[in-house]
Amino acid sequence: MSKGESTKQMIIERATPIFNKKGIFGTSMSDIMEAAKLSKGSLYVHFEDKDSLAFAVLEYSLDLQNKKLSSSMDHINDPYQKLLAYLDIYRDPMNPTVPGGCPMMNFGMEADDNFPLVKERVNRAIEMRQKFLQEIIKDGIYKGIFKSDWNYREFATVMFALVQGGIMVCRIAGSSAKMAAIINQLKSLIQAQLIKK
Amino acid sequence: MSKGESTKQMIIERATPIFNKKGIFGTSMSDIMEAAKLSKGSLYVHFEDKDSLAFAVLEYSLDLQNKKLSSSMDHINDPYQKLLAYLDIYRDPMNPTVPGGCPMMNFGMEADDNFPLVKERVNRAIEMRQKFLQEIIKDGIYKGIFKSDWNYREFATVMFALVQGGIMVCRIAGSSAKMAAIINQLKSLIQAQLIKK
DNA sequence: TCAATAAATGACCGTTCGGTCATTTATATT
DNA sequence: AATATAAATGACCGAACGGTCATTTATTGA
Repeated sequence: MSKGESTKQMIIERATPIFNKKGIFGTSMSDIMEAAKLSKGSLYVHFEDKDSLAFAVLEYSLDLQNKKLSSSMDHINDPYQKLLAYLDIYRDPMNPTVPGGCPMMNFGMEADDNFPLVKERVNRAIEMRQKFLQEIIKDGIYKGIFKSDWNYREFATVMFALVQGGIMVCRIAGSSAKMAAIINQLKSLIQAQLIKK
Repeated sequence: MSKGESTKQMIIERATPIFNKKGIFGTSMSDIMEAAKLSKGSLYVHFEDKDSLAFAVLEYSLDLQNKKLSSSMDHINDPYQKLLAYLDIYRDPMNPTVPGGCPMMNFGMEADDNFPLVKERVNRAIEMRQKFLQEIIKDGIYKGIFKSDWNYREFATVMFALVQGGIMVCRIAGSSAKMAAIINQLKSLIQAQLIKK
């Protein structure tokens, strides 16, 4: 990795918690200068403008989440255990994988009416996440673990949305307490689709 | 209502869609000047600063939602029907009660790390909403409509969070389609607690 | 009706914003 | 080691920001 590439990466890493906490509007290039200990001109060597830096931060944040998912789930074969592992990742929204909270939530809500490209990227990530859950369930049905009439498409949407809603409630409450209720509920919904042996 | 009071109210009403769409950081006083057709000095006759205008908009937005809930639900006595009426309100997140989307979501996520007073206000609103749902279910249990062992506290949290998550997914997708799956799921969870006659 | 009060104005303030660029410094290639 | 290229600097730009205030205009209650 050349000097330029590693500097660019460093900027993205230092900028990530700032953009996730303060949002795109709320983050200034001066904030990034300070965090990266770099002059303003230097930032513009690596990024065309603030928006493209924000977009790079979004990509990096989504990547962080995906890597976390991989490292927690890839080694699990059983689809049921895999779903439980997914839930476990979201047990404590006050200590999120990406500093500042869930990037889909943070970027998504601000982008909604303001940054169409960011919105589209977040939408793609959300769709992929639901597909990811669907595939796990489909595999479980194929393996005879889950009931074959499970509406897994609907459930994947519900599972994703409920976790996101839980993150919101917890972050605003300043406590992860209520996530337990949400995970409990999802667990029993999943268990209800298990084929008893 | 005096001239001053009605002007203040007018400013709040015109500012509401702007703040809900662009956020607090993203909204400028010039945006409000334009929308309210008022000079900058005039805005500061009615509001100390931008933050207090934002807070007034938040209060007004929450009020709009509560009035919508009242008008849709107050006339219903049956707790089961009442819960269904609640869900019905959120059927179409692309056409929300408050222009720009759900204020709890919009203000809450931005306020999270930036505006502690706003965050606290949103948190209070969220708690109240969950209490509101709890009371309906408690009433249903008392009336012998719902099973007495229903963990209604947990369910109120789940119901609220799932609706919010659904709003997020739909808004970012630019379509209300997926809300149907979420409402379906919630409906069947509620129905599962009905005492058969 | 008229005086006291409140509301509205718009020019103005200092600051910060995103962004540029000529110049200097460091890195990479031969 | 010399040179070409890339990275880093910081002063600088115009614009927009939130906010102020002396002055003018409109409202209100006696």
